[in-house]
Amino acid sequence: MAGEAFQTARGTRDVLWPDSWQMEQMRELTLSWARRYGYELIETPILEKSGVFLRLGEATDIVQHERYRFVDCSGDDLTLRPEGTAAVARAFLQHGLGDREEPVRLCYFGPMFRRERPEAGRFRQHTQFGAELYGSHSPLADAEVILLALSVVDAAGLTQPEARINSIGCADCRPQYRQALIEYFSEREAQLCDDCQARLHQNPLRLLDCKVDVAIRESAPDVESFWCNACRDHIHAVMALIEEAGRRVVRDRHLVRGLDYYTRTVFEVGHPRLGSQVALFGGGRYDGLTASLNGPAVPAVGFGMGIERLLSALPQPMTRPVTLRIYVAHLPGAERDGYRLAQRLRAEGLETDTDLLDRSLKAQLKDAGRRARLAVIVGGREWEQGAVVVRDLSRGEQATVGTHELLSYLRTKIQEDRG
RNA sequence: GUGGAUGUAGCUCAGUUGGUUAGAGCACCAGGUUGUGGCCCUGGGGGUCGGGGGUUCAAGUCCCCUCAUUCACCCCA
Repeated sequence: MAGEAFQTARGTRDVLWPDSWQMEQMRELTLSWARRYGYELIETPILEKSGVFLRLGEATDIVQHERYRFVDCSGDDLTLRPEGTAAVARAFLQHGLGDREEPVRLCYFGPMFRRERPEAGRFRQHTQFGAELYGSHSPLADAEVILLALSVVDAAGLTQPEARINSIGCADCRPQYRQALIEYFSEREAQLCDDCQARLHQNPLRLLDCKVDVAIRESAPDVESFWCNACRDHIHAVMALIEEAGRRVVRDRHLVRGLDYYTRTVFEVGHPRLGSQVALFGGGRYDGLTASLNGPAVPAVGFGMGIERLLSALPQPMTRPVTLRIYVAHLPGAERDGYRLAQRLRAEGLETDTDLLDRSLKAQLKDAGRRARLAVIVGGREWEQGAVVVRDLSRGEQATVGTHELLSYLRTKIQEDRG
């Protein structure tokens, strides 16, 4: 009875070496850039009470049918986080982080869960890096988070991202625009696709990014002509700041984004190599989110970035720099001596492998040739005289070195290797 | 969620109109070298042909279901 051969659940994956190394690098890269901008790392639970995410949007797939929501054995209604912003907002309120006067900058890096149909670059569990900036109404804040995200993309080695931006207005001007859209689309309701008909009164802005009714949306009213003066100044200032920083961004009047909490600025950045996975990162301003989580209204902007997508968009995979590894090989009878020596080298901070199978010297060196740059051979005549053989595997040269000077010899070799 | 494609060894793939014990390259292991890797030679291990059911004397090959991956939608990171 063999039984079921278990596999990872659909849309999830094991991250094996060296992919795991790449993830590690991306975590370091993204968080170190966030630190440069003054963002503090926050880690929130993967599980939240479902209410945290329920206000994200009545008409969004992420909330409607892509969530992993369940009731646990004690009756708690829980959800695996589908995105970071709402969870960070909850933490912001819970810990009274807004009690300070100055802006609060927070960043995160971790797994998100959405029950989508998997594809290349779309997973049910994926990793997001994100940053959230609380406490500033200024366009300087919007530009800062976008510039941070673009810096990260740049630092990862991805050139020419395609950045699109829009403003969907504020509480003063959005209602009029919304009304105008409802009127416009209602007149053409019969021609709309099923999804759009359903969304027409719930969230008419979403009809703008429908790809089915392209002709209809093209002549739909542009939000630009409804912006109040403050909104107009805001988006212009944000775009100017980004361009002054030497980054390219274009306004896309159809960009609205799925989550309902956005106000004014929304942005999305893609890359041609991503194909149908539109977004590398996306975000916007969400001045109303804290209030919808029953807290005080605090202005905020932020973004989420898909790490797997960023990695897949890179022109070449990141390669691990070769470090000088040492392989301790042993001659017959010196197995324990080699084992002890390896321990000592590790304690001195050297990356060291050694044989665990009591193999022939030939087999050990073959293994060493694959994984290490230097082989230290323990045993035999030299060992009896208090010395070992150090073989440089890339050059094919070797020397006999006394055990008491082995460490300094190896360190010298490492220096040469770096120079 | 909708429609299409694919699924043979660790990896990349062959496998002819259904027909004996399912192959190659790379990788892995051993020997050729009593204490020395990378090249070469010889040999070796490894596959329920994604899984289940059906048609047939006979199925990797045909049919159905299922799982997984993937492409286009949908949507997003």
